Amino acid sequence: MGEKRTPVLRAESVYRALRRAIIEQALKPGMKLPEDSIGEQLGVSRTLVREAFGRLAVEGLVELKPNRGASVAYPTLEEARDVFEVRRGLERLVAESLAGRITPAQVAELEAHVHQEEKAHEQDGPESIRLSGEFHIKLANMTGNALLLRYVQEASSRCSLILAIYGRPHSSECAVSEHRQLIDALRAGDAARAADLMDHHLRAVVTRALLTPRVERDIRDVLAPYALSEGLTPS
Amino acid sequence: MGEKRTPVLRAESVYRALRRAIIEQALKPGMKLPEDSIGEQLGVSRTLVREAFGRLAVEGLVELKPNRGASVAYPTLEEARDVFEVRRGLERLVAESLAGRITPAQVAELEAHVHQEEKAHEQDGPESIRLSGEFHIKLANMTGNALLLRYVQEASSRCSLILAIYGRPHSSECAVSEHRQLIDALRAGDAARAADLMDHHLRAVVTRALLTPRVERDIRDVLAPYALSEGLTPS
DNA sequence: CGTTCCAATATCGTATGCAAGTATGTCGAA
DNA sequence: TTCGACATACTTGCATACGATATTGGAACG
Repeated sequence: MGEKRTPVLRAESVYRALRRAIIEQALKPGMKLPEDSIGEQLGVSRTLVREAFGRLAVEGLVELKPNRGASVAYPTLEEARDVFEVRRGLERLVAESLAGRITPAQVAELEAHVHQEEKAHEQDGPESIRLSGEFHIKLANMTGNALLLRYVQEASSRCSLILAIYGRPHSSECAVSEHRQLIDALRAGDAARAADLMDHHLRAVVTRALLTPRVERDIRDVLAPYALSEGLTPS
Repeated sequence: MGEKRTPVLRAESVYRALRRAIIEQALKPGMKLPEDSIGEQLGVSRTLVREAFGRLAVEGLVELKPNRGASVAYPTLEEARDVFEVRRGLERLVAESLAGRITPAQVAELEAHVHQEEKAHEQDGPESIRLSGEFHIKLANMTGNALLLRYVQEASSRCSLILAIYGRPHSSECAVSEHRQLIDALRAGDAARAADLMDHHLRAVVTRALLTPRVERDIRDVLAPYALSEGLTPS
């Protein structure tokens, strides 16, 4: 069985694997990412793992400290707010550029999606979370603006990280009713209202989910303030 | 003179060098980027060049085709519009979050900057272009939102590429007067007006600078229409 | 008993090597 | 003369190798 190994670049596969693992929180924020063990696990050399790290670092999913290796990014609360703010700006643009220009077929697709969300919401599984996220990706995708889609995806990924750290256990983040309202505004072609709805929707997500500070991950950072308050001198 | 060899990672230096070279159009859009000649030129191995390519690809400054290497990105006209649209959304956010919260010191800095722009505008050197760009970066920086800054920088870089391809020779892209108005609105704390000014300003940049389709870079794309019109069949 | 220094170990940063894939040039057959 | 198959040179994809840097566990010393 000459299993054709990989028709396409394995570097890409590594990148995607790590990306998914981080987003799905199999790799938790702050977790150390040694090149060797990861490469071994994925069946590739450090070279490819390293390449993937570089790209993930640009996207803000991985932190890269010189000579100290990579770890899953652990955004500060401040960075978290930054991400949500940018995301709001981006998605408002999504809403505006979609309003009125959305096709009936697209509306139908969105409504089907929301319907799924409602069903998943009852059982309150992890499905609910995934679906809420996908709704926003779907919207971004419908704009036909590839860059906008990329940025929304990126922001969305980072939000996963952020919610893993600062989010309350599993309050499903998006209110389905808000999704429905948004669809209505888009179909009606009311750009201003759609943008406002999106804006409020995302603000609501922040206040609903993002309030509880959790543990810190790097011992140094945790202890630095204590050291100072005790007059100790961090080397 | 024990010249300390590498103060910081050389990979980073390679990345920055290439980035600058692309933005300053020393490396022109579409130009092929062979790993070994570039590595040789910069005094590093292909490994580092390759790593830099990966990161630049994420940022959209280089295109990476499997087994065919890297080249400086050559955005299509459609991608160009996408970039400008996203940039508008981002910078509107900049304007909004800065309005009213901007400090007198920051206003002073911006005014000094605009003054420089005016002086440079008279002599109409390449300085003029650089300064216009920096004005927007400065604004983004003042928001204190690191992610927003990163995205604006990225969008800005890509705009350089785009103007290199589709821009008219050297119409300085930004009208200085528009910058002044914007500063006024920011100081007055009129968020809506600031956002609108920014929006119009960037729309104006597009219509001023971005109209002339130029040459295509990939021979295939250039010739495809000719082939069709002659009844030839592109393999 | 606590502190300093040093070796051992685990990683990282980078260069190089080899296999595989792509482009190009040549030559023979139709 | 045109087309296509093969051969060659070049480039990329990936792994491995080796020196450099950080971290850990003592041992020596105060």
